[in-house]
Amino acid sequence: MKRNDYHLDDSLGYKLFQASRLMNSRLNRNFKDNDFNLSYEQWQVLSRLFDEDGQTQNQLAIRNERDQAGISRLIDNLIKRNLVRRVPQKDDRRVNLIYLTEETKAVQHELEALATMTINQASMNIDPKELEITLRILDQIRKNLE
Amino acid sequence: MKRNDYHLDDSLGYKLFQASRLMNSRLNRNFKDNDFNLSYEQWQVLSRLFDEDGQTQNQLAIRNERDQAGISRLIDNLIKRNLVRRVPQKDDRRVNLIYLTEETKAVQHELEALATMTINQASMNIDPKELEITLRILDQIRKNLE
DNA sequence: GGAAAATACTTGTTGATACAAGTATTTTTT
DNA sequence: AAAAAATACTTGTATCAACAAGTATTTTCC
Repeated sequence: MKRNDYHLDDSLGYKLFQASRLMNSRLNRNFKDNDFNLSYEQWQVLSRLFDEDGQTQNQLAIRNERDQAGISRLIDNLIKRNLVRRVPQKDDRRVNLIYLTEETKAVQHELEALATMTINQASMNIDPKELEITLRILDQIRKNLE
Repeated sequence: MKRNDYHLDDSLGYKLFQASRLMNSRLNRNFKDNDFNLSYEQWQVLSRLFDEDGQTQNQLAIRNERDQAGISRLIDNLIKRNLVRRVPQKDDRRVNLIYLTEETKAVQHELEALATMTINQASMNIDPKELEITLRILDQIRKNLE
């Protein structure tokens, strides 16, 4: 009589899934409470552009580890909200360059502060050394699965 | 001249997001390679039913920390694939009880083995003590954000 | 120079999430 | 017993994900 030894609640996958989902929804809530209605995915794209404005969709896809189709539609939505512009490249008309709007540049620091705040909220009551270990292990998990 | 000190790649949220996404897609691939085409979310539901067959949709929603609308549609999809049955409760006609089909019961151990394998793949080259710490920190993050 | 391959992006489909609103049924209240 | 509240579930809408297929443009190769 062998007992089933798999328990969803105790599994690495489930814990990662829930922690990730909660972080995203908390970030979204923090944005919303400050009148920025931004999804986590949109934030990822903006954040890349804060690092370097005027990237191609392909670069954004690679850096955010997503497929181009997803980026394409994410950018459609960011454009609808006037958060970025899509500018065809002169010398290679296959390529679009994505630029932040002035409106978005103006709120960069506010958005980053909200992202940092979210991480602080998630990290409460956690020993900094153990948090360090966790970040390292998350990197290793990523390496293992890539 | 204060430099921007937020970096997406180094953030807890991003690392959690990527690790979680990779685990889910690896699980999905492992299922697919063995001719089970199951999403992670569907697996979550089945896994709850393996623990206890015949739960209400509400119970499944609470246990998987999802809203009822999501569970409702997940179950629609599981029914399409003949993986579960939806049975209205006699004495309270608001309630549906969800049961595994025989087909699904027959593959429980195989599915659980694939889930365990996925976790093992993700945990390669990780010190068990550090993995323990990570699991505990993930729980704490969840507590912090709930 | 022209065919073939590669590159960048878009569109379609299916499944999932979050939120809001709706229906049906049961329980509580008066 | 009827009205109001609560409960369980479904449906609608918008956004995102993963995969496949399609279009346009540029590069490579003969």
